[in-house]
Amino acid sequence: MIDTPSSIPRGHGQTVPSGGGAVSRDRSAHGKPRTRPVAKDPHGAKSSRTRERILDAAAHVLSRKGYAGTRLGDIADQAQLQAPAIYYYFRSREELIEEVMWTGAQRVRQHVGQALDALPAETAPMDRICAAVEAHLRIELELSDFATALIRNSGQVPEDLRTRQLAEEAEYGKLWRDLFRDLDDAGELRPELDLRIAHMLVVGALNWAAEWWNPRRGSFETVVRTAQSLVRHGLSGRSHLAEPPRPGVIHGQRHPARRTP
Amino acid sequence: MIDTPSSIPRGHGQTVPSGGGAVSRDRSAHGKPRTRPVAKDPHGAKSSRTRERILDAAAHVLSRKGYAGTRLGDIADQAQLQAPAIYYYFRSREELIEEVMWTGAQRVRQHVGQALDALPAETAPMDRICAAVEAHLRIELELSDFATALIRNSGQVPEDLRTRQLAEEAEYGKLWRDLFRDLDDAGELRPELDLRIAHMLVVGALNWAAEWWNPRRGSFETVVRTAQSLVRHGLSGRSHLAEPPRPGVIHGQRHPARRTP
DNA sequence: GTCTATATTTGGATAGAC
DNA sequence: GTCTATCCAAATATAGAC
Repeated sequence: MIDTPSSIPRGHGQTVPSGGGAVSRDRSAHGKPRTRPVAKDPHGAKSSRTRERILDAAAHVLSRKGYAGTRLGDIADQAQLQAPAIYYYFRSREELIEEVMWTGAQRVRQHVGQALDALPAETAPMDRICAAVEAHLRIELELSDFATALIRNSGQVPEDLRTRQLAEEAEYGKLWRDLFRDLDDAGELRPELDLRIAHMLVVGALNWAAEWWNPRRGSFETVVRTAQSLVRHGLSGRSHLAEPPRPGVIHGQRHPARRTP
Repeated sequence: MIDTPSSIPRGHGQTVPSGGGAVSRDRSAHGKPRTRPVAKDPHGAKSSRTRERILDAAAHVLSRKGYAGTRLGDIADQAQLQAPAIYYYFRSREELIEEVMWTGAQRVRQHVGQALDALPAETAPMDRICAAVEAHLRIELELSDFATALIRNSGQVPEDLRTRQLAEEAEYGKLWRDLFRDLDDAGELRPELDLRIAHMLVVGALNWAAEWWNPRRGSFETVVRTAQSLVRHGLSGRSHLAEPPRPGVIHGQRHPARRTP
């Protein structure tokens, strides 16, 4: 995992759009007004890599111990400092964890989004889905503790944090929803499948991989290949032989095909 | 969920093989020798439904809050008693939680196992898999908080509890492994699929359903139908048209077909 | 059997030295 | 910026009354 700390902070690959590293999106309602600076990378750029170290450490612990099991002490150990130092950068445990989750959501969405944008415009809907499958697996299994922290904890986080998180995750949900809709619009989705449920089952299979996969279970490439094949043949109404488009759909196009908006 | 307490304890349907209700399998190494009786249903049969209430409550809380987030106070609330009363039936929080997880593993395995045993002996491998898909989804989504408690927490439980759990879960893994092997032996698994990875992806899609499904997402029957279709077409090398068995396999049978052992 | 104290431990958070 | 010392609020677990 490139963003796994293990002592060497390496100015992690995919950065959050909001730039810098001191994210702390100014959400209006967030407890009391901040009394302390919450050091947003005080001296322009390089100064405090510590904040990143703490975030990396928190992602690491969170993805393994779960929300309630994540202790500031464990994070501090992992980041090689004492627990109170965390409070120089974050106002509370909640705020730190929330930023980890938010970063996870950003990275997943950005990684998969970029993979899709890199495809030629004429790429078939099913091929786009396969590209998304690979990108999702890669950010989840190879690249980011933030991604696994998000995936494994979005169901266990307390109510308020959860609702704030929903907007961000909805964006990613929409990305997949569009992929599935395009497939359906092209008449390539087997008719007995429920669009939204198939969507959730597919993404679920990918998400669950975080629970079991490690390199000893088979190479990452094998996982990708198997997942793609499973999804492709599982969804396709064409049964990967030339079959006539399914009846009732005129030329497989119910809405105008919408590429990247 | 039939075993969801919600005040009315109703002598839940699927009971654990070990019978009774006071399970407490006498594992040799389990901390100190018990100093207190740990009331194994003191008066033969009916006496203490309380123990069941506590277990149901614990399953409920555990499946929602996660291992570290499960408080004895919450369990007590749910079971309609005070927290210290729990210690009359269980020696510690950890022992209670472990019994919940163990019960979950038992019920899932038993439920799916029985569904398979009920099939005619000549049932095709793919049809057996589809039956297992339905049974797994049903115990997970409709029947048991114990099942979801197990599914959502087996990755977050502390080391020692986890290792003790593994034996039980391995049994269930074997059940699925056999299903997939039979399919492969019959030459019906598409050759580009990795057997074990496909297995994990399929079960993962089902497990993850606990994270998102509720009746508003579509009827349970729709979930089952979609999952079965996805799995059937995702795995099948026959592409659900009559296709010759894949090359290199003599009549689709590498090992003797083994039904229920 | 179940309750009301209460002892004990843990972990989040603050104060203030350096 | 980061530490040590400390406060405080839970939460597990026990004692002992009823």
